[in-house]
Amino acid sequence: MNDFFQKEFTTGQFAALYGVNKRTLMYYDSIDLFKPAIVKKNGYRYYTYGQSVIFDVIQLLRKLRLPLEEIKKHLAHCTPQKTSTLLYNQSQMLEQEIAELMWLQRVVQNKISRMEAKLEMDYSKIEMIESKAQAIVTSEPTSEISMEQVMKVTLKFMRDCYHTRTYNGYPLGYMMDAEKMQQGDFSQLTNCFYHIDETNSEDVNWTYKPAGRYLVGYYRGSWTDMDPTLQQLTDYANSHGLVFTGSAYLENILDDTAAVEDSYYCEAKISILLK
Amino acid sequence: MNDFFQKEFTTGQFAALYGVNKRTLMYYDSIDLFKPAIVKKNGYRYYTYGQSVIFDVIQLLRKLRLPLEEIKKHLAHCTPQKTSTLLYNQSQMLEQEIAELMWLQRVVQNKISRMEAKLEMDYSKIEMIESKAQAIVTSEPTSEISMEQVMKVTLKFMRDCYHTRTYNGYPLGYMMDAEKMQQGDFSQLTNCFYHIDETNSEDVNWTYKPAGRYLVGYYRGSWTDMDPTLQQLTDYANSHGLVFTGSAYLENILDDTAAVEDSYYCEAKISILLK
DNA sequence: ATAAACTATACAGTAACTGTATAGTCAAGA
DNA sequence: TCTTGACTATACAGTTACTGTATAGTTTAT
Repeated sequence: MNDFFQKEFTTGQFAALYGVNKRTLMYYDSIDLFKPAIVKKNGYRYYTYGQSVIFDVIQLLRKLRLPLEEIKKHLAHCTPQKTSTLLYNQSQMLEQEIAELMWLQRVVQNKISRMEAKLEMDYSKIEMIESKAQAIVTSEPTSEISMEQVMKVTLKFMRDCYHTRTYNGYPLGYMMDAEKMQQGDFSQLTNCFYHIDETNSEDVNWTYKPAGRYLVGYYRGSWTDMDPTLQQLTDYANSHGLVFTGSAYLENILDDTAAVEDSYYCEAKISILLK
Repeated sequence: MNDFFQKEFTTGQFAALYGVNKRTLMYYDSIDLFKPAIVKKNGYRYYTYGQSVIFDVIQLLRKLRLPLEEIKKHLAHCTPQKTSTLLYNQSQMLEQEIAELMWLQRVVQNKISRMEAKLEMDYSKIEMIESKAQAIVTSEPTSEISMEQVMKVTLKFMRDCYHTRTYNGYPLGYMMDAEKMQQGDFSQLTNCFYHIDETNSEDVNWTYKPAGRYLVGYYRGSWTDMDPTLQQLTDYANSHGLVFTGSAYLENILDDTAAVEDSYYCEAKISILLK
């Protein structure tokens, strides 16, 4: 009457039924996770329909990233209570993983769109742009002269933004005291910053790069050699009667993922808030 | 001037800076993925700040599930164009994975809530319930007598629902011709079905278990031995002048994940639509 | 000078398979 | 009955991306 339930499948047949490799079935047999219903005297393994439920469970728990060893334990003595706890834990884990992947997705998407935007840029001209406020996060102040200190703050900031998922794929920038800059002092980096997406950063302390008129110029070359360009911008401002205020924003345009050959080379956009 | 950029870190220090195992750095060195800036004559490796950009890129691509071998190739000759393509591909992959994990999350959540609901059930009584319409997907018809055929259709249906992610974590059920049932013929399984969440199944051909009055009973025991219970329900109906119509729904209550010991044991809810 | 704390290398082990070589088995057709 | 092709089993090795460990050498602090 229930012969169909006991109908025998060879390893290859059962594997095909589930779209898995038959070596996997043999492996599961060898680690005592899932054994054939019968092994005949010629050594051939035979599986039955009746075992498909268990195999389904194994497949599901596997997808839930539960190690085979844990699955084995679970199958050995599973109560509804234990199952419930197990599922709950795995579901918590899933949530974490989904959150991380969605963040990664944001990061990648932003990198891609920035790389596309970069194609239509004119590096040579100095221009004046009316800009809307843009959301940014800023680091703690980079204390004065020591470049070592700047580097430390930078790394810490990057690590923090990475871990809190504040980082959204936009390149790093530095802020500079704009008034000092206009006096020819290009050493006053006040802090670093990242652009962020306002929408995905509720739980972070972010601020705005203020709306207003900006003097904007571009630079490419070794980032140790940017001063002449900053001088040009200052000269331009002085000869046109423009007054700097607040901060200058030096932001990388090149994405790190794309430009690794020479770690000194950079392409930067420099925007200085005007009074 | 840029000495800070060349500041040397030992393996341990650099590893600590990034929160990775220092053996990992050695491993990356050994496979020529990421080598120290200098190796001194005592064999000690030294890394610098200048290398951190590359290391960041490696970490990111790693998170994007890119194999180390691919990362190596990418670093060796990366152009903005190639990077763009690479990121695009990985982002496609991410999307797939996110979709899968979110589906899994739904499945698990539904399993959990069903298991909780199950705790408050009374198995002994036969009752009449006014039920709202419920979304279900149905299999192709299970052709007549052959149980083998039923099993085949069932497995195919389950696999399909799994692959199309129509499966939402609810247990499998079978539908039976209710009029035949009232005549004492319990062999007419017409097809199998799954409950589904209406909200997540736009692209699937689903129908409704119709709204209406249902006669509801429960069963527990070997699922090969359900006929007496079906008979009881029929008797109850006949003695109360109730008329079956449409389909009877035999649905598993036990979640497979929780009950694996005996693949014959089942707990089922039987609901039959009344005229 | 010595001990603690580091460094390097070589070797082995992990998880969850997957591939391959070899040998045995089975079902169908000539 | 023989043979052929398609299967099966086992043993062994290989995969990826590390990680652990034993041993030996080096640096740093006291």
